[in-house]
Amino acid sequence: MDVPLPHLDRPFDYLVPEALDADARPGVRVKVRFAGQLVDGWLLERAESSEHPKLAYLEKVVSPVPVLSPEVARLARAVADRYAGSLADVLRLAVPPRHARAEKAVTTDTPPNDEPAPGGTEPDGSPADGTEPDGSPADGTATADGTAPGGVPSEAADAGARPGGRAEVDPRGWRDYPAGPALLRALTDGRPARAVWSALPGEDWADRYADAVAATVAGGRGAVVVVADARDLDRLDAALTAVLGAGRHVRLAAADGPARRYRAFLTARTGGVDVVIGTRAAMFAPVRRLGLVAIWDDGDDLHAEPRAPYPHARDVLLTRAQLGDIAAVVGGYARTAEAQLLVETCWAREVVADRAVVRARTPALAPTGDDPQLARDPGAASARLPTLAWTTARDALRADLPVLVQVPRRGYVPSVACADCRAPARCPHCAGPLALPSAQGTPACRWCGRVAAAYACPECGGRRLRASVTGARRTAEELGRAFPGVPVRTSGREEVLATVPGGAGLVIATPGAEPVAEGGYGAVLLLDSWALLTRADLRAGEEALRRWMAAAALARPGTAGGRVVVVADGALAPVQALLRWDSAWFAARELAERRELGFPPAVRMASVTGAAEAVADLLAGARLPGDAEVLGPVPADEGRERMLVRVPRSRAAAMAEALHAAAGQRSARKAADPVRLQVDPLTLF
DNA sequence: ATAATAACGAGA
DNA sequence: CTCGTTATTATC
Repeated sequence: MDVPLPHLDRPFDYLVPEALDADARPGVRVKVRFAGQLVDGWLLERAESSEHPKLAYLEKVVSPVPVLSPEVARLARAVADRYAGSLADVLRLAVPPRHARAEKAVTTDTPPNDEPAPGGTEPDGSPADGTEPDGSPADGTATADGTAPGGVPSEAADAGARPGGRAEVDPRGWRDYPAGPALLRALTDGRPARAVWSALPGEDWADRYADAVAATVAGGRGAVVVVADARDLDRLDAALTAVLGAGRHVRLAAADGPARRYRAFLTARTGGVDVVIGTRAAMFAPVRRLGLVAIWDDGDDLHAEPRAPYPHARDVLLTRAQLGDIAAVVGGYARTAEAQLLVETCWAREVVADRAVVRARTPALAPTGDDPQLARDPGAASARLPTLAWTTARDALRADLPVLVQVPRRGYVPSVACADCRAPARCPHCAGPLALPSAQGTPACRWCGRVAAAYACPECGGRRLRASVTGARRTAEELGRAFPGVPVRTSGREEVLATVPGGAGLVIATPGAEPVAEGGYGAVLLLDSWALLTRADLRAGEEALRRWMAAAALARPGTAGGRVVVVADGALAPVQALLRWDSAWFAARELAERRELGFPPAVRMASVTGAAEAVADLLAGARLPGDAEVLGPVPADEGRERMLVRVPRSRAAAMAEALHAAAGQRSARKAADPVRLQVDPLTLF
């Protein structure tokens, strides 16, 4: 039933009139009379009989196309359960709005194929093994042996065990990773390998994903690959076309418009293609004989769906892999704490290059203090660049190589300057940049956190401060002056460049908008890093590292003259991780810290947001597991407040069920003020 | 939303 | 004890 009320989150039985018998197949959209009015609904299954005494008739079959595949229906239910949400909410995300003209164009021949993926679930619908996709044992039962359930098989175990007759796919670039070729063989053989992939700097990730998809297709299975934004999608699209040829895949993205989106959806649903790539809208894409789900850059917050029940693409795909014995690849230059958990629980096997290969591919990385005043060179001083950053850029330009400068997004975080002489306000203790927590607040250091209550400008003695933001445009102008005659391009929010040519040139980009340079950048400068590092956010360090690595990965290897300068304290852990190109180390450290502090993904959390009474009411009615902790309240925006519920991972399902049931009780008695339930919210504070 | 149903209370 | 009214709850 397409009603969002949590207490109606269950199937209802209807009689099928003779006239609709042929069209009324599982998966079609229907209209039924419910509580007096016509509502939309989904036909989930046909049955001979019903427990219910008096049934109404199905009013109408909206379209005979069974857009909801059995696999996606089961997935949607699992996702709703995981996120304490309703099936109807998830189905709204999973099946795009119907577009009649697109439907007419696509549904000429091929009937949908409901053949389940080989080796699917047990008859009772429970996963074949007892673990959650994120690696925690389901409700306390531990997996006894130490072998990875479905992890990438080792070379030795794999040799000779392959069924004959299958096309062998050239592992190409995957040979750089010891477990890579075995991963591709597993995909071709249809085994549910699960991999956490740390891409080498300079890696063409889109080509590697195209290889993985090709290997899956060679084995007769389909694939779903999710990326964060349109630019990544274009890149993957091109790589897949090159490897598979045109017409073997479709792209599914909300940004492509309703008609194209629905058309792509139907093409996949009717078996016209076996490969779907897209942004997070594609995570529920129906694919025949699905054999591989993959996500690139799972740390990007665009992967978190902003509509209820707020599922994350990584978790949806992993749930999907879990339910259907489907292979999964979680890849990125940087590793998230969530991916690290998959590795540590042996749910997935890591696919990483040997240190020697990493060293050979990594650009020369160096930190530098934020020391514009110390720059002797007049060019450096005018660009407000630390000396090392300036000389590095200059050398690359002299060698006729492009230079990438990563700056924080405009207005991302305001720094503070002296209101009289405009000198940047710096911490008297560590020389870190000061920031104002609010308009009237006391300035505090973004590096060491010390409060600078009695700040006086060392230049002019002024005591007043003003916020100052250096955006990409201003930085571009200043750098242009510092390097006269060099072409300057900007790539940011308004205009995102996909690629830039290989010759000398400056590219100023905000995080996530860095163009790929032909042949790689000669130098990459990571400026204003404190803005990334000092966000009051659990993931600040992880996010900074992710963004730095994404930019640094575009540099040439050190052996080919590629250099990266990060303007940050080299002792900080994320900076260390960048310098050593070791995000696995950082992710392990991060996960250990979150275990210590009791933060996700080491535990499962849910946030309950709404008017104070409503939140209290919901929690009072929730039969939470005994070991649940309730934290808060903390004030949220618009006078509402927020409470957090924390449980061990083994109690995650129980917590979600309790919260969903409590929300059901409230909606049943028509409690007016809404409460927002969010499991694993992206931000905690 | 709306209809069925349980709960309640006043008057016979 | 019954009728009429009002809260409650289920909605095929």
